[in-house]
Amino acid sequence: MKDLSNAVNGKVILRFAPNPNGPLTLGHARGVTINSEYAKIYEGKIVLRFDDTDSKVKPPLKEAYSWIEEDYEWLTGKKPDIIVRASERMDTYLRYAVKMLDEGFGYVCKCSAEIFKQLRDNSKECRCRNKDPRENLSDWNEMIIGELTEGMAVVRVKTDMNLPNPALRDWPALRIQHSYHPMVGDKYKVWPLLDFQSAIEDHEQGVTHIIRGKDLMDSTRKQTLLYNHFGWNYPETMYWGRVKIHEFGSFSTSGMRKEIENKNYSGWDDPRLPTLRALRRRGFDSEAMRSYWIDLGLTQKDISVSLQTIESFNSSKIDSKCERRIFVRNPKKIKLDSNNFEIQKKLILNKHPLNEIEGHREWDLEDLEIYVESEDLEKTHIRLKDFADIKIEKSVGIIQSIDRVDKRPIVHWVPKSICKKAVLTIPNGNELIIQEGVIEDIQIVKNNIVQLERVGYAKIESINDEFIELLWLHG
RNA sequence: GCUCGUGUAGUGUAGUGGUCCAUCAUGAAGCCCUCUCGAGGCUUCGACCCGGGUUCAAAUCCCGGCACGAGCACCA
Repeated sequence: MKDLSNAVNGKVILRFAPNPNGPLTLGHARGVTINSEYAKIYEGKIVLRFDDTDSKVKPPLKEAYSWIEEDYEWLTGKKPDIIVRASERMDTYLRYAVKMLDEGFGYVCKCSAEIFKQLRDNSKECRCRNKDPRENLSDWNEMIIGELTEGMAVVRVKTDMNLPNPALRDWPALRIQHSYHPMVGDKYKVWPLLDFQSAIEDHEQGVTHIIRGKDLMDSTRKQTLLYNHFGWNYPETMYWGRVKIHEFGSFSTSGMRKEIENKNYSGWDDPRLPTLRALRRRGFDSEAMRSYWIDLGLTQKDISVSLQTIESFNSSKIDSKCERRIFVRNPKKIKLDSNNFEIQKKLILNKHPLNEIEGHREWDLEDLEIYVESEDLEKTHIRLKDFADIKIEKSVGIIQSIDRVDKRPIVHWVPKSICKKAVLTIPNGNELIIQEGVIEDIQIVKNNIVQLERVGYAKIESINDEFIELLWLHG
């Protein structure tokens, strides 16, 4: 990773500021990873800040606060140094708003949004701009006590109506919002907008470096203008570009929330969703995920990435910890004919091919009935992995050799006596593919991730008397 | 329309004037090994957006195009 500019070891303070309207997604993971890595490198601190100042367009979800803390901790392996909820810091924001009005670099604007936009686009000042502080404070008071209702007034930061970038001209800092807030109810009638709240809080927390999406570049510029008014120095700022993930297309937390409410998904951890809880449930390793985002780096380029890369990181991370098991899809029963070869009664197999995990699996071969994938039976001469070469004749496998003597394909198989029904669920875009089969029922432990030989990695989701449920991780 | 940003192999990324016939990862193809279509090893494929300029020398600096993206919300 690049160096942070003007960073002093031990003095760096970073922040990650999500809206608690749902749990963290794969996109958020970039912010968490990059910020926490820098905190680690510079022995600095990181603030987890909940930007929950809007209760109308993207209303906070009460449960999301703790979900996000969990997700954060899972991904970084530790708790944030400081946790701040904007809704609990309202008094501070309102105090600064008063200061701004009092010192004359802010004003209460009663123009409608449409009118103001017109004025702004033509570099014209609105009539509210030149009120004296006393009048502004009196208007402010009407906002605060709820006399003015939503849409009737807004507090603006005075910048310059001739700035080339129209977005920066007298931008709105606080607005009236009478809707119910899940954390503080209807205690406040006036709420700060992101640019104001975030600017004030960064200053209050002593944030030294801000790393955020480049869609927030104008925020930096707006906030710098505000900092100038207050006589503060703006933190060093870095940006990343927009990220698209092939497999998930474009998604939004609010969109997912709706789909979940409509029962189109089973919950925030539905395996089809790009939430961290869904990926965690499937068995993604947090370190692999971090390496992935670090590997992508911090550039302002808009990128379009594939989950394949993260899967590759994940495979190399988990492979040595995953025991092997056999899962036979679309199983077809085969009766073995020993053909006068001497067959061992038990087959001893490694839990891991390189013995990275100690221990064995014992297969009982007593009754000579086995399952093979029907697709593998398209060939008549196959080798049962770790066992014998056979020739298929009408559902009978005639053993031709115990040792491997030719290049016939090696297939996986399982004795009927040790297997159990299993169902593998594979998330595929918006669908769930269900594959039925039989699994080698030896030391199957709930929540373990196993490599199903010749199939891929899967998580043991549940075990009952009838069958075992498997959740697909990746190939 | 105004403002801002970005353009290096399929996908990411390194590279800030010569050490770059451009790094690494991922991917694809092939080979070796292996009793997994896994792991490992090897080989190959594949890129500096375009056009000018500065310079002995440009992926790197300058100008002009073009393309893509973002902001211009009383959302975050």
